[in-house]
This record gives sequence, structure tokens and C-alpha cells, in this order.
Amino acid sequence: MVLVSDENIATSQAIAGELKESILAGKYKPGARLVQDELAEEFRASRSPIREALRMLEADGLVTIKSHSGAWITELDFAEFEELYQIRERVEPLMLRLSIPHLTTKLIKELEVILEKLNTATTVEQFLKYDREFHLLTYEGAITSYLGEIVQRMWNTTQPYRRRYSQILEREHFTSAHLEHTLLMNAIKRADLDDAERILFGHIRRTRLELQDQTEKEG
Amino acid sequence: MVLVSDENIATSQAIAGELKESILAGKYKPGARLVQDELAEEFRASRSPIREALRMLEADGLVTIKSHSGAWITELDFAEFEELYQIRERVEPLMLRLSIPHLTTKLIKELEVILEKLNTATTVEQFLKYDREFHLLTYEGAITSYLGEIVQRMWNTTQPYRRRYSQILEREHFTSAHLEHTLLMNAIKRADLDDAERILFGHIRRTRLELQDQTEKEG
DNA sequence: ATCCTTTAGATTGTATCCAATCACTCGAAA
DNA sequence: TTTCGAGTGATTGGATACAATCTAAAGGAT
Repeated sequence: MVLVSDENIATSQAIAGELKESILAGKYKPGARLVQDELAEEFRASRSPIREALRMLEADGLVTIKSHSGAWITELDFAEFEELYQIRERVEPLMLRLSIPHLTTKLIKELEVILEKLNTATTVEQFLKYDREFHLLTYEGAITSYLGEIVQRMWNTTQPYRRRYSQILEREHFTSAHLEHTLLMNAIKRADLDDAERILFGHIRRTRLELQDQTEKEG
Repeated sequence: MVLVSDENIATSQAIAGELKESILAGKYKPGARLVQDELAEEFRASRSPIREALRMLEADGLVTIKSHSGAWITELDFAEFEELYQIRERVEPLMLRLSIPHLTTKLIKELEVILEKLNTATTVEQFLKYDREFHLLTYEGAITSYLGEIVQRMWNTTQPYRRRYSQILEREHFTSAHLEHTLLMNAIKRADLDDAERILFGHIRRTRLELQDQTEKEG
């Protein structure tokens, strides 16, 4: 990502960035409360920038604020998780379509490296990491103002749940994912927009349906 | 909409709400600067809640904040407008699909009343008003957490531009829209999800392409 | 004349203090 | 035993004061 936009980052932004990293890394669990005073002490700042940072994270969907009450790490029930996946099915293929024509050969090589790591991943944690990197990198070419935000936000909020749910999945799932990722990679290299869209749609949809099945089995 | 959620509204929220109304009503033009001190005076409050309100509006996409510099009413160039329409094409049909099964007969009657007004609208301003009401009401049945936000946000940010661009459109456009709205209404009454999705997709897409053509003609 | 640097004013960002609100405990009454 | 209500401590919301930063204008050098 070529970011030149903001030269002078306010501390509220810096705090928001660090907190975001922590949340995505799983330091805070969904539903965990964030107390302004504690955060202020942790970041050696007053509550003002903390409050602003929390608002920014709320916009990212990572934090939920309730007035006069507090801030919590956003928690999704399964219905909400499913909804986000349905949105992803519709939106990410578009993002991919807008991206592919602008992917450089350098970026495509990078994608192949990550795909290799993804296909040889042995732990769930590795799989999650490279899966995220791979997909988000395929969108790198898209020059967008809003779509990118929406997509990132969905990946952010579903992150802890992807971790949780992927432990349920059968081994079969990962081999399907493997095949789909390879097909996707080929479509990208051919710059076949329609095919790439179709594969990605199917990929996300299949994952959603499998999760649905598995969680129903559990009750 | 049945909203019971927040009992005790903070003043920052109240300010955000009022500002939002003003912006959508066209009081501030896209690109206009919002100075915190001036807003504070206008709302008889200090800058703290103003700053929070601006952050909330930023999340709504109505305002753009640049650190150490200021806040402006979000301004879209035509490419961004087009992008939002492309997202709408993908996302709103889904919203409609989720909504239709939960539409009550009372709501459907309401829709027919608005459709009648829409079809007999004589001014662009009337058309815009009833068009917005009609479409958003067709989504009323959808029980969603994120999708609704996304859709509302897109209607919000494109509002001033729909006004601007619809003055360019030929009379032909409005008759097409008329026909599509009627087809959509019928599909909704039949609860034909696939058909409704298809019609809505085409409706949004056609509008986008016509706007593209017209603006290219102008230069 | 143009470009760069400096400087003053305006505006945003942060710290601190006080007020408003919430949540929870404790106690009393049914 | 349960339920309701008052009171208290903790936490968030808002006001004010000060610091940091940006912007634009003025002046000097090339």
C-alpha cells in the first residue's frame, strides 16, 4: 500500500492504530470492556485522545460505544457473522474486478509467494494469517474510496470469529479452500474478471454454508 | 422504524443528529468547511461534543476529517459517485432479498401509496424525495446490523449528487424508472426474491450508465 | 518576477477539572 | 425470599485552558 496521505499523525490516531493491532491480534476478546482511564494510563495520555481513538475504532466496527456506559470490543452473534459473509459475497468480487486490471507483475509474484505459504500452512493460526494476507493483497490494485473501507471493516470484525470457527471445520474444508485459491490465482494471472469474480463468490459462499452446517451440528 | 435503543442521548449525539439533517437538507454544500468554534457557538456547547459529533458524522461518510487541518462536508468526484453506485448494485438487491419475506401487508400498502406519488411527481425535487422513500421502505423488513448502515450511508453521501445529476437526465430516464418501479412493486407483492433482485440490480445499473453517458456528453 | 523562509494569526489537538449518569450494594417492606 | 428504592462509588460526558500545528501573508534573496 502506497500511503503518503497523512504526514502528521495525531496521538489519537496513533493510539487508534495500536489498539487496532492489539484487537486484531486477539489481545482483547469480543465483549471485553475498554475503560478510558486504564487506556489513558497504558498509553501515557489523557482521556481526550483515548475518546477520539475509541470513536475511530467504532467507525472501523471494532468497538461498540454505548453512551454514558462504556466501550466494548464488538461482539457478533452467529446471525451477524452470517450477514457479514453474505455482504462479502456480493462486495468482494466487485473489489476484485476493480483490482485485477491494476495489479503489477511484482504484486502478482508476491501473491504467489503468499499462496505457497498458505498452501503449506500447518496450523490454523498460520492459515488465518496467510488467508487474510492473500485475499487483501488481491484487492490491492483497486483504486477505491469506500469499497476498500467496507471490505477492511468486514475482515476486521470477523477476524476473531474466523479464528474461533475455523477450529470447527473439517479437513475437507481446507483442501477445497486450497483448490479455490489456486483457481483464483490462475484467473487473476489470466486477468479473467468474470471467472475471478465467480470463483471468489463461490469461495466465500461455500465457507459460509459450511460454517452454517457445522454450527448447526453442534447446536 | 421502531427505535428504542438509546434512552439517554448525549449532547454529542444530538448535535450529530441535527448536523446530519442539515447536511442532507442541503444547508451545507459538499466541500464546505466546518469550524469547531463556529459549530460550538451555534449549538451552545463546548468543542468537546462537537469534536465527537464530527467523528460520528465521519463514520456516516457525511464529513471528512483531516488531522490538524479541519473537517469538511464530504465531496465526491464522479468516479467516487460511480463507485458507490457499483456497490449499491451489489448490495441493495441483497438487502431487498432479506427484507421481502418480512414485509407486512400494511407496509406494502404504504409502498403502493408512495409509488403512486412517485409516478405522478412533476418536479425533480418531488421525484428525489419519493424515490428515496420508496426504495428505503422496501428495505424496511430486513433485520440487519451492518447492511442497513452501509446502504443508508450510501444514500446519504450520494444525496446532493443525485439532486445535481438528475437535472441532466432526459425525460426518457424517468419513464424507464417508472416502469422499473412498477415491476419491482409487483415482484415484491409476489414475494419473488430472484426477480426482485434482478429488477433492482438493473434499475440501479441503468441509472449509473445513463449518468455516465450524460456526463460524458457534457465533458 | 519568482521562490524560499520567516512569522503571526487562526484552528485543531490534548490535559485537566468538574458535572452527569450509571451500576451495584445494602436495606427495608411485602 | 423476593422486589423495590435510595445511596454511594466508579466511569463517562462536557467545559475550559493551554500546547501543537497549520495556513497564509510578508519580506528577503536569487
